[in-house]
Amino acid sequence: MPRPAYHHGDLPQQAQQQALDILRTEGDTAISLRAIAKRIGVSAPALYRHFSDRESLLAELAITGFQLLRDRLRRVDQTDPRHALLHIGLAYVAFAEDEPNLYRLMFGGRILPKGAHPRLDEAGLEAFRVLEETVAMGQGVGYLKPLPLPLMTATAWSLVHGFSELTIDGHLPGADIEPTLAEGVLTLLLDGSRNDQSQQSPQ
Amino acid sequence: MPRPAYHHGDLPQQAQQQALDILRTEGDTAISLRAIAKRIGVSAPALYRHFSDRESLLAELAITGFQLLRDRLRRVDQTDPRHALLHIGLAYVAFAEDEPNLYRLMFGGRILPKGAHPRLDEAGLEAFRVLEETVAMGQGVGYLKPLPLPLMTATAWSLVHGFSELTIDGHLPGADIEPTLAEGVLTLLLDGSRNDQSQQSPQ
DNA sequence: ATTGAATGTTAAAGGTGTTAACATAGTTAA
DNA sequence: TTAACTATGTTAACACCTTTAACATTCAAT
Repeated sequence: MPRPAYHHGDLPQQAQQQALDILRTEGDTAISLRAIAKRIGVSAPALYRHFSDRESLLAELAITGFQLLRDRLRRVDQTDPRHALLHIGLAYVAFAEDEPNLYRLMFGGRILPKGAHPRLDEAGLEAFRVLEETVAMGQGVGYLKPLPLPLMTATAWSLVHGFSELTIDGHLPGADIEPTLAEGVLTLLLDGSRNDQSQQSPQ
Repeated sequence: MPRPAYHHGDLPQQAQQQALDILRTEGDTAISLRAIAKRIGVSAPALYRHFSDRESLLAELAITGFQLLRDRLRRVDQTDPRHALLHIGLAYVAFAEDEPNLYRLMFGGRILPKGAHPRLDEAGLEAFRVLEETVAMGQGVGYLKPLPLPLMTATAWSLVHGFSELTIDGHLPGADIEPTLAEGVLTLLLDGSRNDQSQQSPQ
């Protein structure tokens, strides 16, 4: 079976890979169907056999991004609630810092509007659930205040998402100077969200 | 002085106004120099006499956005620290909800990279300072924990920014159902950040 | 009044997503 | 085996975009 000249094999996956590569190195605005096609050695309209349009291709990219994020959050050790909550936050921020362009694509909003790509929304939910379950666990063992779960998850998610975005966009100058800013921010919320015992920040 | 036919008067301001109008109604991707020029009744290259390129025009838009945000935050009553902190957060979120497309442009990151437009960075800083001063005031009167100011402001800003983005992008479904979610999220952080007295959320 | 700077104009280059029409490779069925 | 069908590639073309170049008009100042 010599190399097929006309039919290509797995153009969809190659296209995604090249798009991800462009995204990482040059940002999402540099992702053009022509550029992807040229890298693969194929004509641009060929991509339309596998993606209905450019936005759908970006949506696939964002989906794999959410899967990467979800896997990363799942790897956090869940034995101790405090450790789990802190490190799931740190893992979240670390992902955004490692993949800033991908993170922006996932949460950009303007490019991939919520509701337009059901599988993307589902992938986002799956990542969110890891965070939600960890918060629920923290409440279940009595470590966190017994406030409504949606309220606590919204707060936690807002904090890590906001910190991630502000950091990768360079709005928090302390992020470079002080490598523990993320930990400090997370600890501040965490200590304030504890049940029973009077507030205390260890150390 | 009858209406000048060739020279236009104040093309820069009209261009900004039309761009803002397009941004609000159709999103930033719909902002094209051609569309702006057509609305005004002028040729597209004419805009290059007043803006070095498309990105600079968007930067001007973002600058006025930061001024609007700053003014809104300044209007918050600063007599009581708790009231001030809560309502500056609510005002921040309300701005993002009222101007989602403008807010995304201001904080998009991908379109207007930090450092490329000094006046834009300065405008952003001015808005941030209002938040920072309020937090400092809260610490000054002993209402908030005496943690480092950069840490507390980073936390507060992360929370309001994250909540705003997640809300306007539709990731927090409770935002519609429960109009007090913003207040709950802010109160959770606020109560956890209080000094001395044991945590309590006032009914 | 003439010169020069501002501010408009049209023409054109080069990039983009996307569709249409056509060509070829692989698969299934007569 | 050959015919038909489907999948997947091709080139050509359209409409739109930003941006530059070359030219025209208006205004301000010597």
